[in-house]
Amino acid sequence: MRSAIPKIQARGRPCGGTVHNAILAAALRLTESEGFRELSMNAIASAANVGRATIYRRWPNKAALVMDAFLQEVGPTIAFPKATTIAESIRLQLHRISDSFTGTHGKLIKALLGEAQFDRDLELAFRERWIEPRRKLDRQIFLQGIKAGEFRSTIDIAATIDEIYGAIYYRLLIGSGTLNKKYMDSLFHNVMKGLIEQDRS
Amino acid sequence: MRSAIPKIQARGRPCGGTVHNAILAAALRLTESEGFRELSMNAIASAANVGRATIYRRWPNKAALVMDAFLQEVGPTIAFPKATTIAESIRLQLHRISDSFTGTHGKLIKALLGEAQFDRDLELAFRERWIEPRRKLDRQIFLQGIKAGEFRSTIDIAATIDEIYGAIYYRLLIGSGTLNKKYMDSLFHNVMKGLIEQDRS
Amino acid sequence: MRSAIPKIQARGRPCGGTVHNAILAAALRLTESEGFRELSMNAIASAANVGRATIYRRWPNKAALVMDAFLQEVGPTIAFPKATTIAESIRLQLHRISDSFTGTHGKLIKALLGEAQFDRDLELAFRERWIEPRRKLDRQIFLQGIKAGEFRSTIDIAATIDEIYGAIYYRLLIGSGTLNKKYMDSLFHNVMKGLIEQDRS
Amino acid sequence: MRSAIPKIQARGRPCGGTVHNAILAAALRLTESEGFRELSMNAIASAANVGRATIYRRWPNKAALVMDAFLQEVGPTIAFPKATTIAESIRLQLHRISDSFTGTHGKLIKALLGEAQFDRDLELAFRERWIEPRRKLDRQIFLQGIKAGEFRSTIDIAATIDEIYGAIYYRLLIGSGTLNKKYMDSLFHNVMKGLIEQDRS
DNA sequence: ACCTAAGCGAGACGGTACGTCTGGTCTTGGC
DNA sequence: GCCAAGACCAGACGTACCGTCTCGCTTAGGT
Repeated sequence: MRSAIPKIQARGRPCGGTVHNAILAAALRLTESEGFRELSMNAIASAANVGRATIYRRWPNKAALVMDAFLQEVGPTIAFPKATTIAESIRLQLHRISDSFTGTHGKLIKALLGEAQFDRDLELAFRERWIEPRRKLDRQIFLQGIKAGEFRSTIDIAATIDEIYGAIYYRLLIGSGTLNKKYMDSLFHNVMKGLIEQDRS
Repeated sequence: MRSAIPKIQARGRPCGGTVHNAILAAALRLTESEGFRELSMNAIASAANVGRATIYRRWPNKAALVMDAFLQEVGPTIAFPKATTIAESIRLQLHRISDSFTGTHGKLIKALLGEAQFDRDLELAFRERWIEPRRKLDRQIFLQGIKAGEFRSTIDIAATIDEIYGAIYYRLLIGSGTLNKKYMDSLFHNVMKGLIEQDRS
Repeated sequence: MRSAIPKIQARGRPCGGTVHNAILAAALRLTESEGFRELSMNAIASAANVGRATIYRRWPNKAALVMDAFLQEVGPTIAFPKATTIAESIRLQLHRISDSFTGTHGKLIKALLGEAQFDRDLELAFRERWIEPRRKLDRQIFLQGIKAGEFRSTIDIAATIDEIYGAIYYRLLIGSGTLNKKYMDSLFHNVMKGLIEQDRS
Repeated sequence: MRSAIPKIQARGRPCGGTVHNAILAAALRLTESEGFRELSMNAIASAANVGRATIYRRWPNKAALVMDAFLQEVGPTIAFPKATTIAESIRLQLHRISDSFTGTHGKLIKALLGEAQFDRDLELAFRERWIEPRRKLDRQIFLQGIKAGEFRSTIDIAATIDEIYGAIYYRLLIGSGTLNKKYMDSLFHNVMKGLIEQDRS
């Protein structure tokens, strides 16, 4: 029975209760303040004034819980900001990501994606509930860009999105540099320009 | 004294001993077969016919040990393959990476980079001992490409490398798709072409 | 709260549970068969089908556990056997002690009193929970003997009890001789007679 | 080879060397200051500026070493003090014991006799090298007392010595009271008088 | 207004890995 | 050639946390 329940998202009846939200809130707060690893289910239960079993009744483990808490925190996917051009809209969206990843969201993503390397269910949930919805919006905006004549119709959208997000997550996870707006701009321009010497004949 | 030793790499005298190698070999083998999380220091010690304290005398924790084992396994950084053009050399190198990341190396990198999200020392070690040496070679090859006139002299090398490796690690960590040669080729071509509509004058 | 609990005796609610008794029984059995020093908490836990933490939740260390096991084994203090005279009653009680100390009880006492030399809490527990209750009965029986006119009213009861028990524990601990009924009788008679040349008037 | 060496006393060639004495001195000092249990062979070796192996070459374990250190400290058995009567000589000897057992000697005896409960070899050594030599002197003094007409010729010397030493060790080990001269006197008098009402017909 | 059943907090439980410590043996390099 | 220094294997220690479980208590909702 336990195993019949999908692992990552609580689907039982009591989904919007105050207890549920108290747990999510405690998990979020403690993950941000203490860090994912340092956090124990006991601590979450105590902070939420809840028995440990109550948590396990709703989530299979800490990662699934924090995943839910994260998704509730970031809310539904937000549309790209309006701008004069599609490219500019993309650029502004990158600025938003910069803000988001620099703060506690970045910390949460690091923890979740790090943990996902050891947890198939979490990997799946992270991809399907966090990554894919955003990529879907990205695909749409690139298609709009093509339709608007801003981009060549032959561009490999998937590979392009991989490059952009890839570079961002790479920096986030490896800690090889900041994710400020300046970097986002250079990344943006680089993707837009391409590398190869253009034949001008 | 112990605390004065850098955390990640064993630097004490007994570095090339048979015991040292036995531990590294056991760690590598067990990580590949059992997985990083499932692996206990006890199991490594047993497999290496070694006391647990002997491991702790040389590495502060499991992650540092596996990091060393991984680096010994992959050996020194390998030069880019010879090819008629720099671009082709890069493309072939991406094929190598495809092979490497698809096998046990990919598994090890997932584990190490995942763990590094929770361990500052490991993050640093991973970046400085694995990521950076390869980026250094990459920078050289791109400079050669510029000198050879294959690439515009204005390209943002760092951002380009971020894009390429970013996309690869992104796929590896998120599990959003395979890392076969076909994908590497499409990634390669996309980076080479750029997105923007070229001036057709 | 844990720290407020006296060290040697578990006083928490769960004192008569089956788990509790299983642990005590395992501790007793293993101490008798393997010996106190050779015995590990792990072995007790395994034998009792119990987690190690469960033992540490109830007793601070092996000695405290075995102390409890011993006291449960020997049960409440037993009254002196009935006899025609008080002196005879004492003699018979010494025979009982002979039986007890010669068997596994003697082994347990050796271990506990030996360990108590290095453990203040255990020393206290041993004295207050094992030694003193017996001495109390002894004092009563000597007082009865005085009242009955069997003993001089000027005898130093405490010193006398010290001599008797002292001799017994001395032999037990030093291993200088057996504690059979014959020895008990000679000890008994010696104490009864005294040494000094009697006035022969 | 190791097992062929008598366990408790070092019999190898280097018995009076400065190294030997340095180890004994360190063992004694540290046992007195830190306590037997808290003391590790490592600490002794360090304090004596000696390798650990050097200690193990001479003594099989910590207990044997401390036993030797103790015996060297207390020196050869000392004759009973001169006095006008044998009984008085015995009484004065008890006062000496009081002084000795109250100080560090008492601490050492507690440790050694405690440890001996778990170590056959130590038990034997303690009995034969510490207990018996003293009992031998005691037997002689009691025989003198008999010869001098101070004691009845029918006294059970062994049982009497058991009572006296028993009572003393009992107090020492159980911690049930002080071992001051006052107690020694009361013990002395009690043994001398006997308990039973004397028939004066 | 009751009564019954579900959800709950509290926390004990078996289990397992951790990192530390010590014992006793073996090796090495310096004096 | 001996010895300090210390690495080595082995294994117990006590702690922490996991995920399960069992208790009573509360609190609805159905009667």
